[in-house]
Amino acid sequence: MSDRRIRVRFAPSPTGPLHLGGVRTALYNYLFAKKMGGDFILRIEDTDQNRFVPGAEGYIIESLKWAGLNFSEGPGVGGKYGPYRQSERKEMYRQYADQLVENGNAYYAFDTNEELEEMRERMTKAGMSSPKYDHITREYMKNSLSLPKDEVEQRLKNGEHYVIRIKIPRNEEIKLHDVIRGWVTVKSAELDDKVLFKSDGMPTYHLANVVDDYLMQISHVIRGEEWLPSAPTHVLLYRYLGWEEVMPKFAHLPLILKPDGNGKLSKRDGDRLGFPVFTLNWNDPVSGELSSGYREAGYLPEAYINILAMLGWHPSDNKELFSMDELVESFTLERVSKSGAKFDFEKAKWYNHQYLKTKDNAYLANEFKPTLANYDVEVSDEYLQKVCGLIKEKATFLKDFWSLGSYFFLRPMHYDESVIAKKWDANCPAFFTAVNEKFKTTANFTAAELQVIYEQTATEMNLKPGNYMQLFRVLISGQAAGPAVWEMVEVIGKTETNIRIETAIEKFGVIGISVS
RNA sequence: GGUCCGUUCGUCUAGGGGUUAGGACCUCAGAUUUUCAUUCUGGUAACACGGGUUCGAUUCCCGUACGGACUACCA
Repeated sequence: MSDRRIRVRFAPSPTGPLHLGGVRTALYNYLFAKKMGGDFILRIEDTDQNRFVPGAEGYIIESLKWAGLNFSEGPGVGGKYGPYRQSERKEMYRQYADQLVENGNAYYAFDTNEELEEMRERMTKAGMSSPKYDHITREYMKNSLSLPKDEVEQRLKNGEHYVIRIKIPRNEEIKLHDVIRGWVTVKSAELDDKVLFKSDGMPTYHLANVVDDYLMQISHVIRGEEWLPSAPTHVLLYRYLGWEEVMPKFAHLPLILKPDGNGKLSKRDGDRLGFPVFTLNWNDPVSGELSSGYREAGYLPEAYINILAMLGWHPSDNKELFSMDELVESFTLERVSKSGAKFDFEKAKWYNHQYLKTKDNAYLANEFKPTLANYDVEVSDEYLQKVCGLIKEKATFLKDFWSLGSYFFLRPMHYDESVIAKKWDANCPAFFTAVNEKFKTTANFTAAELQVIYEQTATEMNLKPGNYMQLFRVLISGQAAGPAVWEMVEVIGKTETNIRIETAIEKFGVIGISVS
């Protein structure tokens, strides 16, 4: 069994957009598969026809694709264990449910919702803390264990609605090994007789999951912690179906929690705190509500992956920046943490910045172009690339490029008032004019040369260069902050710089009117 | 309520019976004889609590507290 091929699956249900946590689960599955030279499979768990949301499956696939989590088997790509939608596997499950009934490990139950509700109420009133359909209560319910055989047959013959429930043993210890958490032991008396097969002819998660994992030869089940409580039931299912030998290994991942306060991260938190919780924008077909996604918010897929990877997993050293290949290289399930992680949006932004500034200028220029077109700006590729090279150092997102660097394309409309008010003095017109004249005549319009000219001029006029630096920046760009001044001026170019200096001197005049 | 899982700086975490408990984000201070959202340097800041075990526990064990998940003919 140790030489078994590693096969893992990401198995979302198509009930809505993919949450951060979902992508992280997919990522860990992917990393583990790649690391082990195995297969990463996508399986759509759409056994609940009532919760089906149109577009959700396509959304999930597009999300995975964007994030670079390519699956080798699944809807759309096929594979020899297909189909990969549970709704298309419907006929496969019944026989296993029947087998369980035949072997006495499951039974028919005819109870209506009202009857189940009644039972729970009754038990609650009787002081039972957690009413459940179990080895005690099933005695009083309508099922093939409590009813006479001929009545059961009659009911089946009449086509009465029924479900098939697992028969949990009365008093057993169920042990399961979790790769992340170690041994977990549960007493069977705490479990309930879960429905395996619904009256609509579909299996529930529990049956479908076990059957499909077996049929698809899944070696490791890597899923969210919310499944841990039902894992013992799954173990029993493998046993009763005779598949214990090839039962997958389990790894239950910790949850991603709200940044503030307590609890699981939800879409509401994102709305409240101003960050996306989904991968892509999602337009809910039912409510019409639009939710923002990381892709549209300006995140680079590499950054998104890196953020998610570090949320619940950590290498033994202090390395924080990982490419997908590096993650594959160092990932192990053993190093996944046990406790939930609060999502930190500030750190997420930091990650994006880290990746953004390593992007080459040609790529950024290309991505930035459409924005420029919106403003009717036309510049050469060469110029645009230089600009990108300067502003990427300051930017968190590509979409910030315009607000950060519009002055590279348009003359300033406004000047930072506080800087003008604070720094402009009677020496300014003469000083800036002198600097400008020298700029006009220099044959070498480079950052280094410009700085020399500027400083010499100041010294000659008995002025402190530092006093007018920020002011100079504002004259050129209108903004108080930005890239290194001289590099900025070099890129903007001689002619344009001359014009901007002259315009500003004219505007602020001899005395340095306080603006406005 | 019950069952299960968890608990190291504000946050993500490394570490592990004897450490100045390390890194990153955030924050603060200095630097880049100019700004800054970049970069650099430095600082503040943590082993939930109580019992054991031990020469010694943050590390192992047990309790308590707190947090989370689950408790559907949903996944």
